[in-house]
Amino acid sequence: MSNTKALPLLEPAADEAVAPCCPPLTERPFTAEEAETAARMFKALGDPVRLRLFSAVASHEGGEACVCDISDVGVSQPTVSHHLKKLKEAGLLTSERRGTWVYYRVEPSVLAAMGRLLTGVAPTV
Amino acid sequence: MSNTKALPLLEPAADEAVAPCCPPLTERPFTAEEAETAARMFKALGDPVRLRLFSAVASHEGGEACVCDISDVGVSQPTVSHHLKKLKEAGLLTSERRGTWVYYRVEPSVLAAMGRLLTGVAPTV
DNA sequence: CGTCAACATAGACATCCATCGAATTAGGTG
DNA sequence: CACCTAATTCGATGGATGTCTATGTTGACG
Repeated sequence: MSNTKALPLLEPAADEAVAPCCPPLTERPFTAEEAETAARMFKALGDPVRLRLFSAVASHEGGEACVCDISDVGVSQPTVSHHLKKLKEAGLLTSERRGTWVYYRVEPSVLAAMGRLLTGVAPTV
Repeated sequence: MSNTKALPLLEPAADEAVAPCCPPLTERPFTAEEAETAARMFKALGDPVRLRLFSAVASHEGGEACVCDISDVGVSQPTVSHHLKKLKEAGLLTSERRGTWVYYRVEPSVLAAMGRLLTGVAPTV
């Protein structure tokens, strides 16, 4: 049972594998607070470069990738670093330094939580 | 005027209920074009006010709501109109005028497509 | 026709943000 | 220590964006 350690977007719930910040979009109108929280995640994925970086990490062998593995997205290297930071701040990625390289990894519960928020259905992972 | 101006983010596929723009995020790194398309949708949901409006429409009785039903989100009426236009341009909402009122409705396949993009699983609606 | 209500558009403005080059930190190696 | 590579941080900048007020449009009604 891996758990979050970045932003408290997801509260640790013992009885549920997916503990989203918010109810499904279709259940009831979001409150201002819920919208603020969820919009932060959507916003993080709302940039093409960030989406490519996120997809590159998510699809990389072993579930993680160092920056050098995914830097080929057509922008300068500082810009890549900037976007990875944003994704991390949004709680979508975690990072860990191992020697020379920094490895990024997808925060596992987030994808399921966002999926449930959109569809109202908990995906069978 | 610009009534039927929905973006062709989703191509009509006869044999599948869900016709996403892109493969699941975890399948392989997104191409620049895929990222551009998908990011447009995430970006539309990346604003708190838009997310509240979208949730209000999605959760409203009958699956649709007129602007007057959902305008209580703390911003001026023109701003609400502006955000609804953005959501429409992103292909997330459709609108129809009936008499005095304009009704907005969630484009049904979009939620499932985005959910599948995130989780890699087609939700059982 | 005149008026009101619902909604959209136009223009202005302040803030945010993606991007870059330059400088900086950190780790490895000779 | 000197040097190289990986990655982050800094400072600047041009463009995008959210918000407002004012105005326009559209339909209903007397």
